[in-house]
Amino acid sequence: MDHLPLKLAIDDRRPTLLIGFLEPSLINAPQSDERHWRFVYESFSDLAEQLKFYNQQLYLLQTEVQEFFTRLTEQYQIKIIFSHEETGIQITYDRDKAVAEFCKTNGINWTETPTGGVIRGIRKRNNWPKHWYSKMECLVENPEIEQLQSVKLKGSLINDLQVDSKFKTRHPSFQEGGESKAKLYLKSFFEVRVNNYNKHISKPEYSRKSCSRLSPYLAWGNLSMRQVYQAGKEASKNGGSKRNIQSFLSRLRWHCHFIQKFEMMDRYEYMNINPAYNEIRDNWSEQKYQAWETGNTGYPLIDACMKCLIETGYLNFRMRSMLVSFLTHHLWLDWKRGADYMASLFLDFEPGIHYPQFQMQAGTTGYNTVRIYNPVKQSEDNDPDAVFISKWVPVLKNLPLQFKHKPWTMTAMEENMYGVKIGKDYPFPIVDVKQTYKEASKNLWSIKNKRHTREEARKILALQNEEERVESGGD
DNA sequence: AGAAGTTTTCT
DNA sequence: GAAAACTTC
Repeated sequence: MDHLPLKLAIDDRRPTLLIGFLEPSLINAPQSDERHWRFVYESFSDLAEQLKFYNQQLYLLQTEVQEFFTRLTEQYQIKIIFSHEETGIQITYDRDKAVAEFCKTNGINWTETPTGGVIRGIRKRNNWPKHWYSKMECLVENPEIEQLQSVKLKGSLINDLQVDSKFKTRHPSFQEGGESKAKLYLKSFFEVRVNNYNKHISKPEYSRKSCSRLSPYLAWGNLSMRQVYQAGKEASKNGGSKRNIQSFLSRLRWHCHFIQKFEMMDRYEYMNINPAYNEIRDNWSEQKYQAWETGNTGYPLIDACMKCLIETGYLNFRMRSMLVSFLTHHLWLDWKRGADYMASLFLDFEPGIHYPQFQMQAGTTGYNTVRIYNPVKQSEDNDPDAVFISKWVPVLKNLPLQFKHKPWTMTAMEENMYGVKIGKDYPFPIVDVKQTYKEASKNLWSIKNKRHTREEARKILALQNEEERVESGGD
């Protein structure tokens, strides 16, 4: 039996799953840091390549994990497994229960470490921000991972496990994964890009440079929240733009806040958080849904956002919200299918942020204010020169500016003149947002004002702390 | 971190 | 008459 320590590495050196073979001096260090690692899945020689980002999150599920560990135990005697605590979705929770069972059966000590200041198993979030700050201020450990001696497994686990082939091809337009790339993004953000952070945060095109773009690295565990937080503090001290950095750092806290919230209330994933909204959107239209899903709604900014998301796996926060708003308010479709679909598109899918945000935007919490985005107003406000629209809906790129925002307002003569016929080259608007705005607004406000809805909202809020009330606008 | 409608303030 | 402030859904 081999007793060497075993490592699985992400990109250069990042452990994704550490499986220890009783070599305490070597395996203590990663335990004390909070950078996290997802379960991995491949014969080690292929890992550096495999763990670039894929076009979907790579989750090994229950049966695959069981087989993975069974395979490992055929070659090595496992004494201890380190992993991060993951605030995941139902299928990953089921997987973890299976892993725990496996460990118990085989006498393996599974040690999980907290992630991003999120606390497992609490009922109330009082003083949570203070806890978060103290976690972020802790020393960042730099374990000498390279000292760990790695060993190779025979064969290729991904191939053997028949993981869906879509996981195996990295989309060429995606950000590159790995810790070394993560550090380049971190550096360029705080040195240069952060200077336009507040100014560009809602702009679909310019946010792609001026936002950090660190979210995939955080989601995949190439960087820890603590590393990012401390890099921001350092940059601020060294003459960086204080206001911009401050805004960014406070969003890091909200990032973790929502994960904490989801950790404590996982039903955000699969049911309306407020049951008062259970029957409101019960007319499904596959045709409307497909138009949204493929970016063929006839509203240029909506379509541009969806096509961009499909192609690059990234959109800024506001444009994500707008897509949700269009689906749930203007098309008046239930959120669940769209939520799972968008989750599958995000390179930076983070369950704890995604599902609570989706429901908040869909208006199914009862305690957030109703927000119905007007896609034309958003387009004129946030993509005033239509650079983003022109890029992602190229059929519109030669139209005069006003028609890029509202192509359906062209006359037949103008359609001829510019060679774009609405209904043929680009769709008619699938709904009239002026009309759907009124209907959605009327429906949502009437439900929100019902006694029953308020009571349910109060019950949900009772489980939440003071900070939450600020967030929800004192509703 | 919404949008539309209405009232008040500023030029 | 436009911009800002405030209200309401």
